[in-house]
Amino acid sequence: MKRTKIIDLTGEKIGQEVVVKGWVKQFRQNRFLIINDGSTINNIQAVVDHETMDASLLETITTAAAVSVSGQLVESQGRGQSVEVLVNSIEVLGTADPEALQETILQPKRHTLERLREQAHLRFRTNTFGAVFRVRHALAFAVHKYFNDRGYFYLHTPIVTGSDAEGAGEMFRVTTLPFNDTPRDEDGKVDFSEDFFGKETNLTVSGQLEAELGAMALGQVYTFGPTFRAENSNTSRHLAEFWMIEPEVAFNDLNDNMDLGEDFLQYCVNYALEQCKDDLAFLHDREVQAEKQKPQNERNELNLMDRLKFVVDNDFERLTYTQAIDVLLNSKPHKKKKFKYPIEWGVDLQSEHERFLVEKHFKKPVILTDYPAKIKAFYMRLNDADEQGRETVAAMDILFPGVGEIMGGSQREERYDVLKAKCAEAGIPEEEVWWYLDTRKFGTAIHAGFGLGFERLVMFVTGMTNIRDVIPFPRTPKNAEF
RNA sequence: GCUUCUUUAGCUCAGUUGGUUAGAGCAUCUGACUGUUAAUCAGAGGGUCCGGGGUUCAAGUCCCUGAAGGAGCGCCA
Repeated sequence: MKRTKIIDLTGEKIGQEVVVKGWVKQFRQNRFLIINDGSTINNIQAVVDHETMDASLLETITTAAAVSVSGQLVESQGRGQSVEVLVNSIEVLGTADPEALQETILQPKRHTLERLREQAHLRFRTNTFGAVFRVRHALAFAVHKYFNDRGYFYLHTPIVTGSDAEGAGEMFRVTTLPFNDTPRDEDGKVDFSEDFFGKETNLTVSGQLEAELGAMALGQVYTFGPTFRAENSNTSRHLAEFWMIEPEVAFNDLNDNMDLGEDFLQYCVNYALEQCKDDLAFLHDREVQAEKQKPQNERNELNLMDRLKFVVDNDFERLTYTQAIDVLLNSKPHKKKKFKYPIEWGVDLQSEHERFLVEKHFKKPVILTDYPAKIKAFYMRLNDADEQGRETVAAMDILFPGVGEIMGGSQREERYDVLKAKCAEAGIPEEEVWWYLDTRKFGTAIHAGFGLGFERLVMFVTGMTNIRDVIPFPRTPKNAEF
């Protein structure tokens, strides 16, 4: 008989014989067998009549064992669940020695997230990580569905790149050269002509430049792939290997780009709200419980569901960087000297400033545009200087409650001469980016796009506060376990 | 990379001005109970106090040093 997934054991199936396979969460009183199969956060209770069951079989049913039970699905006599399985027969597919289990996070106890992280290979079995990774899947699917439904083409940009012009951070070198007796030229420098690709290569830090090439032919494209940064970043928001989403659209200006970013984020959050109700309810409760343990001043003002609705129900407030600086300069916390970092035109905003704008001042998600050219990347389109002669670029950052910046994008510099000059200014040799400059020579057109770290989105939607807990196997400085 | 905190039983932690045999809850095991759902009750086992060095009659406790982890900052997505 084919197994039925727990998610499909609904009231309509009452009276039917079913086979359920999964892992034992708990076995109480030799009678109540709680099973989860990963299809949902919800468990099924299988009721065993221990008087008619083989006692030696029952002894092998321990926490974390894999079992197959068959029996009739009935309305539950107890209160905690609507249906349960009256067991006819049980097969233990894989045992789990309780003494050995003590060494693992599968022992039926609360564990800290740090402990769970050390056993990332087993943490999928926990309620929290089951929920997180089901939500992660739903969001990944929503990304593809959103773009596909709107006629975007999924472009696979290279993972090994021969260009180090993205300037987005330190890169991981890809090489087959030996560590000893590395071939060197007359000046003693490594001779990469002997390397596998015949040149210096690295893991990609961004697919954006390549995505622009695609957009300048296919019209609208997006990338969604792994990205690597060799930065020694020790924070709860950075990974050495993460997944990035980068749409790029020909003929879009900054306003179109903002429309796209806002619509996309609302779509993804909505999709999770609709598709992951049980998981999000669990994560919500989990966060509420955790918040209770914190002192008042460290608590989140908005709980998880509030924050998700905050994004879905509000139009995003749009203003320029210059306007934002004015708002901040006139704000109460600034006048009362509550901000830790100074506010001044030309410096990047700190997360305390971003959070003030979103959570206190506008009380809605915020899109900041037109940042000072000096603090943004070379490929962003240069605006006309303002009356004070200050140079800005057509950039946009979307700010969310709790997390601050969730997305960054811009209209790209489409003018060949301006782009060439900005490359020179940024110290990028022309021979490195000749292919990128070519699109500005042959039928250039305005275009725009953005980038968003997928894990940041998963963090926002699940409420997890450490990025290592929203990717199955995190890669961080000094850690590549599993 | 910087600042700061943490490291004691399988897990989460307590451990007083340095002083006899290092404790609790949960988990595990044994038994009782058997419509429970954080089950309950009784009992048992379980320790290289993160590693190294030092001070002292005496160190889980004080000092130095190393490692791992957390939080914050920088960099950024």
